[in-house]
Amino acid sequence: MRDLKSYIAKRKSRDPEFAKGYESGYQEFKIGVILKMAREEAGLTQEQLAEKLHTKKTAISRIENHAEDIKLSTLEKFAQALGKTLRIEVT
Amino acid sequence: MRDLKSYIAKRKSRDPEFAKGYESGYQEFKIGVILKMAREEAGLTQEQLAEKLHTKKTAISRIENHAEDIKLSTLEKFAQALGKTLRIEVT
DNA sequence: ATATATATTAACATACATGTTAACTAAGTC
DNA sequence: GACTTAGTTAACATGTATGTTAATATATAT
Repeated sequence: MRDLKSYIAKRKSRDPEFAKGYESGYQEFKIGVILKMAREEAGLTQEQLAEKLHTKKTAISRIENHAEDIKLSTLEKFAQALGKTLRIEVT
Repeated sequence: MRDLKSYIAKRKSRDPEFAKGYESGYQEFKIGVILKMAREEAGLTQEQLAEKLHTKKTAISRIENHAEDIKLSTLEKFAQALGKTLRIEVT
């Protein structure tokens, strides 16, 4: 998986629910995809990230795939554990 | 209250808890402040905003002042009701 | 093909964000 | 003074994100 678009295209084809949600523009889906990419970019497995966050790999998988929503604090911790910065703007 | 800095300065002086939280850099505090400013910028009372979000003014007040955390979806709805755009970046 | 590592999903428990009501303060109007 | 409007806070109810375990799937090797 190299970039967002190709991943989305690939996943849409085999996951009708994902395609539906994504196309309706729900933030939640995109966040999961973005976080998954960020993790892979950081070269971490779900289990390695889970350890840093003092949680389990299943929680990571859920966030990356199924989660309908996410808390800001979780997003922040997730980003920090990956050595990334979370930016929020209301413009 | 004209800008973020003056509001924070003012509030810090009479609210030790707020000052502590803000200076320790917790996102949650900033988000409340930002949302409050965004609402006032939009010229809405808490009650008016609450109606748009199908909730109560007390919920708005809590988010702007006390809330320890917030869901991404809530942030998104809040911003949209104010005619603003929510941007999230992980960089 | 069979191991091994990695990821996904379902189910249930727990923590906590949000919904809601009621009581209260502060400030402005009369 | 009483009256309204805006905002705050506490308390409890409810919904849902997250914690956690177990089972299953899917890679990736050897």
